[in-house]
Amino acid sequence: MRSIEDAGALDGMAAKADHVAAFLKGLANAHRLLILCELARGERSVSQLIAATGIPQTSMSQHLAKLKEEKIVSFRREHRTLHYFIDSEAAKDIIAVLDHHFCGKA
Amino acid sequence: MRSIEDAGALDGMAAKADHVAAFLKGLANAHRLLILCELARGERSVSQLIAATGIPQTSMSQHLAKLKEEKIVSFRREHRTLHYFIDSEAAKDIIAVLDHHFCGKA
DNA sequence: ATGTCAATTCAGAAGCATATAATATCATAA
DNA sequence: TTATGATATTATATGCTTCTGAATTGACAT
Repeated sequence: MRSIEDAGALDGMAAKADHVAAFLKGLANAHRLLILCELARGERSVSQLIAATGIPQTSMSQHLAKLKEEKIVSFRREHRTLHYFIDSEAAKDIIAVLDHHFCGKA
Repeated sequence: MRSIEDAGALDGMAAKADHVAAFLKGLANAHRLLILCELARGERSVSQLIAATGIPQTSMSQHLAKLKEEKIVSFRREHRTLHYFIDSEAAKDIIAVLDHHFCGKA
């Protein structure tokens, strides 16, 4: 696939379209939205996320890996347990917009 | 600005995760972001979009089809020419957020 | 009717994303 | 040191996305 940069002299978002698209792809999955939905309420361990969403453990790990890769979430370790949290202002803002438009909030 | 905790429980989003994910997938592509970037400045014909972005004609049609499918854009016909425009407040808001966070706009 | 312009649709190939199962790691407790 | 609990990694199969090229439609002018 040809890179977007080959398109020529485009400004602003255009020059960063690949990066922004990758970020959006991090959010564009129903399971990951559920995870972020839960994390929007506060920090959660992986086990808590599994309990809250019903997503299988292996799958959860992979989704969290993708979210980490896109710098959407981070975690801190406490003993054997990893506590994840949303670590992207952009993601928080997007979630707020989605909430507003699709979940009937004011 | 409203914090993510203030945004609420996001309970509604869980039930709509598939739909919201499909909407986000409509945006989550570098070429489609370029198209929307251009449309954010106003209505454009397909030819104008091709000229502005360098995306090949067949590919452009397919991307526009996907954006229509997700109700992100609509068009009006004028003679042989189709004029596209962004027809989703949610998409406009998302683009504004992306612009703010990734393109250094206010 | 025929040609032409503007755009879409179709069909195939290549690459990407996701789920599942099995295995591995890492920290701690016994 | 061995066992256990919490999570991550690897492998693989299946389906989805996107690109390209060829063919098609639809609107207009001649």
